[in-house]
Amino acid sequence: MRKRATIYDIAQEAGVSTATVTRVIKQDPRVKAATREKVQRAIDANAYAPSVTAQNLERGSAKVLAVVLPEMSNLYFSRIYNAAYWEADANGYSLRLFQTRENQPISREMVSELIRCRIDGVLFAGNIWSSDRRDLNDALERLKNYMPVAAICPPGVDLDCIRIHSDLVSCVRLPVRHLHTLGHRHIAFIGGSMQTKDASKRKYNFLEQLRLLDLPDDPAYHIEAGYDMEGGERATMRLLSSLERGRWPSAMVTFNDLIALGAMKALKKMGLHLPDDMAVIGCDNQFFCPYTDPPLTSIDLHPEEMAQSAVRELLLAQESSSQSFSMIRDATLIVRESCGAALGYRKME
Amino acid sequence: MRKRATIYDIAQEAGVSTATVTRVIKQDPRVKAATREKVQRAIDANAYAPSVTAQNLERGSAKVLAVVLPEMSNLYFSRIYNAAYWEADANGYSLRLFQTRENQPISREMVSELIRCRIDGVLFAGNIWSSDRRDLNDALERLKNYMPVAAICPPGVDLDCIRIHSDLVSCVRLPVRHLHTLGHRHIAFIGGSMQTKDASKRKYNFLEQLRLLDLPDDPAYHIEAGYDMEGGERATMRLLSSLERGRWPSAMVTFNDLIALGAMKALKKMGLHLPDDMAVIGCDNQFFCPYTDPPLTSIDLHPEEMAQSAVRELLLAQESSSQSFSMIRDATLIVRESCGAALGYRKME
DNA sequence: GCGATAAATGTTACCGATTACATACTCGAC
DNA sequence: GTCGAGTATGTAATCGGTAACATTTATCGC
Repeated sequence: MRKRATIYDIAQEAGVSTATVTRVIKQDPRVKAATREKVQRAIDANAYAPSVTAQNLERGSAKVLAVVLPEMSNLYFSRIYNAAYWEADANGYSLRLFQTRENQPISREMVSELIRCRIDGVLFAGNIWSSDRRDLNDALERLKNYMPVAAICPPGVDLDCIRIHSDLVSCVRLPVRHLHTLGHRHIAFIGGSMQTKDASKRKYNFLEQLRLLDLPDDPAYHIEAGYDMEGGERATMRLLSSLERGRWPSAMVTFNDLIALGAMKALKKMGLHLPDDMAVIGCDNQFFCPYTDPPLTSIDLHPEEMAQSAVRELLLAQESSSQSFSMIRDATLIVRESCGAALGYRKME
Repeated sequence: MRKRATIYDIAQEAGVSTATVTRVIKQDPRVKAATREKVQRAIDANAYAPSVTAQNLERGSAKVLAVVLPEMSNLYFSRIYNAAYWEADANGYSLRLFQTRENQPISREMVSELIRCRIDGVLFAGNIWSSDRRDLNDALERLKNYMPVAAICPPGVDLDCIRIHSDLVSCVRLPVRHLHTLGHRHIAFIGGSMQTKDASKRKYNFLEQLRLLDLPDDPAYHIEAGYDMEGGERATMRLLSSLERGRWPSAMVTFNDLIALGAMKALKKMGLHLPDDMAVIGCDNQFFCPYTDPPLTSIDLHPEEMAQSAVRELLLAQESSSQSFSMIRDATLIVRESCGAALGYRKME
């Protein structure tokens, strides 16, 4: 490895002081043209580039934001990461990704690490709201001493930080109303683990919607599921096998597209034809939705925009010191064919 | 924001020198128990944590590796990232992700950034081998002055750095032989852009396999495609519409699972039934493969293991200064139902 | 109780930049 | 020729740690 030239080397070679070298680099106008050239030559000759580390130390900040996410098996999180990355980039910040091991929420060590690294702001997303209330609050309070904290979280999570809420009302209301419009009356909800705030909120909203639309609510129709395809498959099998054929729902709202994918597989295995025998709606509008069979109607929560807002607010909070901000981004229904709507299909009972 | 305590504050509060504070933190055994306690109390009282930036400056390295990837729309890359992340983590390094904007290969600025940040090693993966030879080599040479460089790349890319090759022979040989065993004789290849090394290599290997197995080679059977589902869908439509029905192939090998997904959609749209009318094989063994309809037979290139090896070699190269290493990780065929094999199906012509 | 050795702690230069302040140089006016 | 204003450049403290070396204190043999 080549030894890196320091500012001292350059200063010496150009026969000036380090201050002058800095001035040349910073394009300070009050250096004589002749000097500037001398210095520039030395810089070029040695391919000199100032050490970011040293600059960071001097500046007292590394201009880094952090985002804490569960391992990115789910594309929903890469969308958040990507959006945050470019937004940070556009503001001269870099973004460090901290991953939590599966279902492990923020650990004590991670909090320490964030503080030790002089992170300038941190964004949390994903399944950390389920962790013990006290632990979470402690972690948050500790962090907030040193950096602005933002979270993409379900509404109602009353964390004392910048909060960007996904719209858990519309993300259930939209599919239910859509199905209702199509004539469905027996609608099931395949949710995540009711331990998590997100899932239990959605279930609550789901029941609310049924009531508002005067739809029957069969307790057998809401069922927990792991957050992936296998979870969806199992839950669906459980749902169908627990009921006699006549009492099966005619439509399913799922917690996310992965679960929907698993559900679709289970339904086909049971010999059902989609969307005629069963309508399915996913959530997250993942890239594969147009390519499932039939193409999956889904909900877009706009994770990119949420991440972008979060980063912007983090940067703003650096100066303003006000760390209370809360916004809610509404969801959008993306209609495809898994409910038959696009086919002009209408359920009759 | 709270003012952070420095080592001087702690030293003062505990009535010792900074050296002693460092010793306590580093668990140096030659501090008296009484002193240790005094210091520890001061540390705890101020929630003191040494500044990573200052440590980095002193150490002359930030213990960071970097991985340069195209934006992670493709799960293949998140798998590489994840594996690299944990491997780095296990060795006390952190991992910074640098993303290239779509199809833009490594830019001059990114190289500068990597150098300025005193990155301790960099791993490249993805579609950068297509970029101009000279530019790429220049970038590599520049980087190699300052850090070990590794690349996950197709075999035959004769970059002068640590090379982890995916097995582009088996990743075509396996599916072709599999299809051949099942009785297929008319096999098409839906590849990526022939501009890229990866895709052209595979096509070459594909033709080689046909020859070895004495299978007919119809030029209409190899066709370019964008790297995503839309690309696969379009390419498939093009393939089928360019031939009269009687000359259609009975099986398709695709560049990746996304393309396969698109192809499957196109095939269904044409009224073909899988796997009876057409067998399809993907590549990458992505998470959704078991959940396509029918479940997609695919090739696993083991990106995790490649990333792991790459990180290990990067860390090794730091001392040994030998930067020539090359290994090839073979591929594995994952048989599902999209070729009918699992159903005991056999093609007869 | 003294010197020799070991144990505990302190002093200070250094890592590589930035910047407030000090100094030197230039030029025109008188 | 000298003074002052402005311009160009240099000096040195600073950021927050680390560690080689120096110094002080404790321990032990005789």
